[in-house]
Amino acid sequence: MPQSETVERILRTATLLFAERGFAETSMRTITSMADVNLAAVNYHFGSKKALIQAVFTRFLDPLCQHIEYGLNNIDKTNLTVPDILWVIARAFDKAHKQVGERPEHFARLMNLAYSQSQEHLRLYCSERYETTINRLQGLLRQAAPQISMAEFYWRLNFMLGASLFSLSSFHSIMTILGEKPNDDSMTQMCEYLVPAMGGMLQSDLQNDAS
Amino acid sequence: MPQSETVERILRTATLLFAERGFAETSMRTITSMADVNLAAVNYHFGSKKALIQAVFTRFLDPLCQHIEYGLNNIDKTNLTVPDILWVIARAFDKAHKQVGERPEHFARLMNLAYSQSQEHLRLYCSERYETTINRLQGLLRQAAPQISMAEFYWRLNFMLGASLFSLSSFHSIMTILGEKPNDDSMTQMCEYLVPAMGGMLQSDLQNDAS
DNA sequence: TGTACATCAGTGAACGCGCGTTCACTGATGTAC
DNA sequence: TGTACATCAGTGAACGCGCGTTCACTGATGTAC
Repeated sequence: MPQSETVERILRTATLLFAERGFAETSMRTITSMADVNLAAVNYHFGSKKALIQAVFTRFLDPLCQHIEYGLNNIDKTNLTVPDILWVIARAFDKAHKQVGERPEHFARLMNLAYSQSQEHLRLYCSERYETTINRLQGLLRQAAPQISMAEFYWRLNFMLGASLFSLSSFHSIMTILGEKPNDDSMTQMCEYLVPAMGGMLQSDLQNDAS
Repeated sequence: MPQSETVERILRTATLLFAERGFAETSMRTITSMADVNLAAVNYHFGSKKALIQAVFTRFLDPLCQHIEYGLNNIDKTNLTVPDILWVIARAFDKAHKQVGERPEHFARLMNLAYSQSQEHLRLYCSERYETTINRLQGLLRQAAPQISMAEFYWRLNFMLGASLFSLSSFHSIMTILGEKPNDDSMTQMCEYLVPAMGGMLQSDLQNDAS
């Protein structure tokens, strides 16, 4: 997709810096000097800082959603459980970060920032662009957890989203505290904890699992 | 605690603006003009913007931790379950926001920002100042959920933290999507969903709760 | 009671700095005739 | 094949602006003798 090496270098550096510091805290001068390109190159290729932020998100959300759609198309639809669906997302996330060539926690941090930083233009842009995939996932999850009320379902969907974004984006420091050295498989390891815990949480009717 | 009305007005306005926009996105000029005080007053009373940020956090984390400690001191310690402990936190949160006189979602958003924005000084300051309460809570939760491995426990603690911060800080918009009008009891209502879901998630041994 | 001094909350204006963006320009490559 | 023009990636320097902070100053209140 990127026409020139300059564009590619800007996108890679911006992804890294935005993920580590946030949008407002990362200046054009920091990006361009670290990417070793001219300061004016960002505005030349992208038009503005806002447009660069959107390009950074498109660069990894496009592949992510394509892998999710592909995964959902090719999964066995009989007796689909919540963990089945969550594993589709986890595998798509893994494929996407490898395809784009970025560290997975950087993508996770970016998604977290999209929610927590005041970038209304970004949330609007993403919810429009990826509406169909989001709705498809939500519909399938609801089908897999039909026994709870709609309110309960929706609240738990948000609990799940919060838990996932938070732990994915700080999984590096959590692993360090746990005394494990993070490597290429660390994120898959974490998903082995995350997916069952979230699957159980979303589906549970809470009648028989106290202490 | 605040010596003058000026200090109080700065703290109230800063709490509101930081929670709604973030730290880097909120300028001293915005705070002081909205609080109707002189621009130099922040540096006169607090010393710097960093110190103001810390003061905003101290203002609500001090009461919160006091209420948590009080709650833990006065709870029946026999057969303490995870939801029991979470309710202590929820009630302390409720008392603290009423005592300080701020909207609860603003406190939640601030705590979320403390994790997601790059404010290393703030995380250090908070983890030192509130170390004892944090450790006490973690110890009690572990006692209430001894059947899972330490790794499993620690991961789920982070899932719980992420889920809580995320949904507490955006509960206003979630309620709106659910078609309910948020009022003074909304956060308690949300906790009625959050606490059992998180309690179940933390304690579950995941042997018997698939679909 | 009166006077001199100290303390303190607050102020108006300016400081230098880093920010995102713009603009005239360059030099290489492609296209038309 | 040669020449004129167009396109395009990139550049260096400057633009105006808003930022956090500083500083000399004011005016009210408290304290000492």
